[in-house]
Amino acid sequence: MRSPVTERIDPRCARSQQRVLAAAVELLREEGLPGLTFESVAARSGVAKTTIYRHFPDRAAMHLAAIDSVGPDVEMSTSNDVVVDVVKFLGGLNLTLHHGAFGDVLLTALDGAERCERMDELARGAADQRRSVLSGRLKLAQRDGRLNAEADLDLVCAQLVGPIFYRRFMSRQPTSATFVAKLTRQVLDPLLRA
Amino acid sequence: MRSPVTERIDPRCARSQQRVLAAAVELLREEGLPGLTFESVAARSGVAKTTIYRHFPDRAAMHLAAIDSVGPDVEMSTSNDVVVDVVKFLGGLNLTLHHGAFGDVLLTALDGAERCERMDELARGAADQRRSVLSGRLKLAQRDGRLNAEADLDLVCAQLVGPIFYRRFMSRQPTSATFVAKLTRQVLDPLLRA
DNA sequence: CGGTTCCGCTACGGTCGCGTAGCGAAACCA
DNA sequence: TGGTTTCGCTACGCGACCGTAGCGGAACCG
Repeated sequence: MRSPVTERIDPRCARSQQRVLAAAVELLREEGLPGLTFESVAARSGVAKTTIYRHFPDRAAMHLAAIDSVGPDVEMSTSNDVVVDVVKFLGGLNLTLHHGAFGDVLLTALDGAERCERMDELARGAADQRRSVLSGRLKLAQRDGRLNAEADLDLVCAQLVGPIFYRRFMSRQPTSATFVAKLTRQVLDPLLRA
Repeated sequence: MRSPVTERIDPRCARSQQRVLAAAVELLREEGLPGLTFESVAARSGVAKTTIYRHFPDRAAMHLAAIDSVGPDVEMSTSNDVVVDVVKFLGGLNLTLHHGAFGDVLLTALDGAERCERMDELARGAADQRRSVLSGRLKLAQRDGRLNAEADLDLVCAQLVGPIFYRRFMSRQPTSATFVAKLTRQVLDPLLRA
């Protein structure tokens, strides 16, 4: 029985888990969800199948953990200028979606969320968190009197973040830093004061 | 050899194809891409496996055809009021994404597009078409002098369509007709003249 | 209406992926 | 350091899925 206090972790366990998740992410990038099988992950990671079964009850759990392992942490700066902060925030999001594993496997997660309760929670949670960070910065600007206090922040967030996702996944267009900047000003300018 | 002129189609062929595509869509909705196999489609549709192989060389082709079969036709009205037309357009898109098969299987297509050339073309084409319809209506408004002629239509389209997709697939929030209307006015108002 | 073509079905062998049993070894505990 | 726990591996049976061969019959052609 694992001690609930010291929370000690068997080093073998951690090592295997890392290898498994890394392999799972690779496979998801290369072949999508159908390519994520216990067999393929075992072969790719060098970890035995039974070990993987000990860690993950089924493929959904493995998928979930793999997605969770590449979830980027969202950061928000708080300078004097809201616009600058938002541009930086959206620019970071844009880069994250276009380079690196997260953007490559996100659709497998969202598709999974259509049919899997747990994956749905994960997706919702991640989106909520990102939106609340952005929303928090906008609220701050409202308190400073810089942003119109009547602005519907839920709408504004969707206006800012939506197009970035849209261009990456739906229209599949490249999105430059210039676009991000123009978008931000287009959305925020009508709401700015002073 | 099928006559290239009369383009006659064997009724058996058409019937089977319809059944197969319907079953494929059902399976995609229920189980996602991993659930779309020749075996499962054959069982569900009642059409023999070999027949399916005659129509589709591999699963990707079958997937592609299934997606294509539920692609909605985009319509745009041209009343005197751009805003009304755009609200109607976005409202229709919103309904399409939230009810019916298209919204349920779109993510499997977009995920497939990440790894499949043909699916990528299909996805891009569909998005381009939708955007060009919307863009066309906005251009008309520009010619009428109702919309600012310097507006970047590519940006405006992303601002209008992006949030709808974002809320359906990323943040997974319900989206009301009120939201659509507010969004449209928020985006277009600063660009309107007279 | 007789000949030809193409469609659709049954049947089959081969491969892949699933999930488990049983054993050696590493990590913890006193 | 000796005993216990838990991890990780090899090996295996089972079912699902793949892809094809061969035949009967429906749809076209003259």
